[in-house]
Amino acid sequence: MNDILHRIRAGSLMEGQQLPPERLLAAELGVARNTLRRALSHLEQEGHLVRRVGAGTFVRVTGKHNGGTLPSRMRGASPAELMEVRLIMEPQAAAVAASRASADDLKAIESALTSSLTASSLGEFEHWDGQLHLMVFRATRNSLLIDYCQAINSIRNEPEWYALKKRSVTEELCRVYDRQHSAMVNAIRDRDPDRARQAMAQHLGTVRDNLMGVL
Amino acid sequence: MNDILHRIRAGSLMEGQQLPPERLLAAELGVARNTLRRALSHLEQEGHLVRRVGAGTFVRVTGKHNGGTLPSRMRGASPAELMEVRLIMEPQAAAVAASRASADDLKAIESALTSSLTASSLGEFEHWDGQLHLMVFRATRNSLLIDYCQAINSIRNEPEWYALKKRSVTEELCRVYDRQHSAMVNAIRDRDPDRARQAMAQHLGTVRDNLMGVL
DNA sequence: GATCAATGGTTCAACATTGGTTCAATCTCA
DNA sequence: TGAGATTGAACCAATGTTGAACCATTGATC
Repeated sequence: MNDILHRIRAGSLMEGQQLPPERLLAAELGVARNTLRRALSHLEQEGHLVRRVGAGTFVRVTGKHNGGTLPSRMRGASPAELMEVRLIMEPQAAAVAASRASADDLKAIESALTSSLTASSLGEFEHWDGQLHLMVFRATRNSLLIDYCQAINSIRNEPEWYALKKRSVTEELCRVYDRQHSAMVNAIRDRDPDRARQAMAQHLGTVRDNLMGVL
Repeated sequence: MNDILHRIRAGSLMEGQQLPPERLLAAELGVARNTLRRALSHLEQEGHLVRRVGAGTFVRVTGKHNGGTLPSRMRGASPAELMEVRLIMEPQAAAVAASRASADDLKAIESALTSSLTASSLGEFEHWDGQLHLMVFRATRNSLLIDYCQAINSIRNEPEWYALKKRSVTEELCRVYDRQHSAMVNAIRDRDPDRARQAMAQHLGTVRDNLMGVL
């Protein structure tokens, strides 16, 4: 019984979604329908499920994790979680961009880099930093990756993230970021995915270390 | 019902554009007009559609592209885009899981593997395949990564992805996946992030190659 | 403005699918 | 061996889907 409960929970879908029909789910789990029903009954009593005769069995909508937008999800995550995801995604995106960017993409990337190199305030630097990352993601031509980057950029402009950045950034650090950005852009221009990946990983590693240093 | 909603959304036009007449759209979707109307009514209530008697049904003009949920974003992406993102995220998640999984996490992973190894139907295999991936992501303890995997799992249960999978999968291929899964789980159990990353990358490479082979 | 075709809106009855209940047989384990 | 758990099957109640007919409104044409 505990085994069945565990396996049903493990198969939990997102809120509001429908479980397979009992007869089908029982077959999938390799148990009798009565046995499954007993376990479902427990889950219903615990409040995880809603069961409607003639309609089906659904994961209860609590409104807590209601499948919000990507930015809202990011807001609910910790800085460490977000940086971890960035470190997973952004080096790979840079590598993809190195092999996939068009001439126009390269122009957009170089233009954003130039603007960030000449930025005269943190706000301006932040803006072009964000644009540079977005242009790299645009060059991947993968809509999901672009969505991700846009979500990051929308978060970074919010007061609490901006304040966090402000506390961790120095003039010298911007110069470090500039050099890291340049290395990454050079690698993309040279169509070298490995170098692009490494350069972006190094850059984000530095960003993370500095952010974590002020938390 | 969810299936119909999904298929209507998949055929979604640009803002302001008109959907086909109900009688035609119902025939295209292979459902009764009443059933279609019920789904359209939901979409109207959600504010996505505007319906005018004698004129037709239109996509609402919102003037803004607000961010959708992660699953809805994934639905709008191509299989190639989604597989590319999976290939970026899942090997890294396996590596993180290798160093971060608790004893209970390992049990859950092993349990899902065992169930997938003994699965006697594609449906059962698919179910446990999804669970295995989710347990690995749960072991990362990163809420954004877990969100991502849940979104993938909710998409994979949808009819068109299921149909795509069904066309690409063979008994022999399930055996290949079993071996790849086992290698990945062994690496996680051995706390070897590099091996875990490689094993998951290999697995997903095989998945992608087979999916792309039927498109 | 009148007419007609096309569109969404409503209602009805029949059938299909879903969860709910009950019963008897079989299995498991102390 | 006996108690409890699990199983398979049959039947019931509730909901969803279907096909068809009819109604009200809109848009195009003359």
